[in-house]
Amino acid sequence: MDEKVYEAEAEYFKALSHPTRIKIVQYLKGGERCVCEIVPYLKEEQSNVSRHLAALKRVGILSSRKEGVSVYYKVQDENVYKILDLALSSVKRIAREKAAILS
Amino acid sequence: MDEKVYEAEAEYFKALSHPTRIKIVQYLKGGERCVCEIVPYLKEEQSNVSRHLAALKRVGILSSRKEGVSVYYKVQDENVYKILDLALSSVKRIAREKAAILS
DNA sequence: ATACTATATGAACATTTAATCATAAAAAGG
DNA sequence: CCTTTTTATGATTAAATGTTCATATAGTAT
Repeated sequence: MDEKVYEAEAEYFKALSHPTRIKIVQYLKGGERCVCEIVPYLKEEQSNVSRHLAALKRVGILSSRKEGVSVYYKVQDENVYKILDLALSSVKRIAREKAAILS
Repeated sequence: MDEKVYEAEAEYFKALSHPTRIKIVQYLKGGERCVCEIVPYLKEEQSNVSRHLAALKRVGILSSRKEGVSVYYKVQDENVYKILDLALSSVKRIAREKAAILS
């Protein structure tokens, strides 16, 4: 496979490699949300949330639209939920096995 | 969901967020491999490859066993291939859509 | 014991990422 | 026009990451 493809795939995973960004994607499972709803939900700095949203949008996981002064974000890549689910099951299984070894 | 779980999931994605590490996982699709095979395959510094392998092992994606002076790595989390495949299809679709918009 | 091979790790450095504060830009309301 | 609200962005700083070189460690062979 092409080096460029590996790089793009790595960028995609990098966008998901922060707990706040995973939380954002999960929150948007409920559908499109205004930044003015996302910020209070996360209880983090507005500027920080704005940058996390930009990171997810940059790789195409999210998209946004402006309505007046508000900006609405939604999941553009529905595939991401399958990926999050699989990663979660991996993480849980790995943790379970690690616990089993220590017992 | 628990904050700890989001953090563990983020760590998992972080392990996949480097082209060399993705290449390693794909290479190990062929089964267990000695570091002495992985390094020449990647054509990167031995010490660097060693650190990438350690990063993948740390989160449980790979495991290793020692045989004499050699160390063999293999994929411990077979789930990772489903995740890589899904991410690849997302990345391709996103690229296709981006190209379509520009045309 | 010495020398050689395979792998991991410490130290150093450059780059990237995350967080915060302050401010800019755009829209809306008075 | 001035003010307020919402979101994005520049600047700064701290921390994490990736790379390289040199070296340590462990196993094997002579």
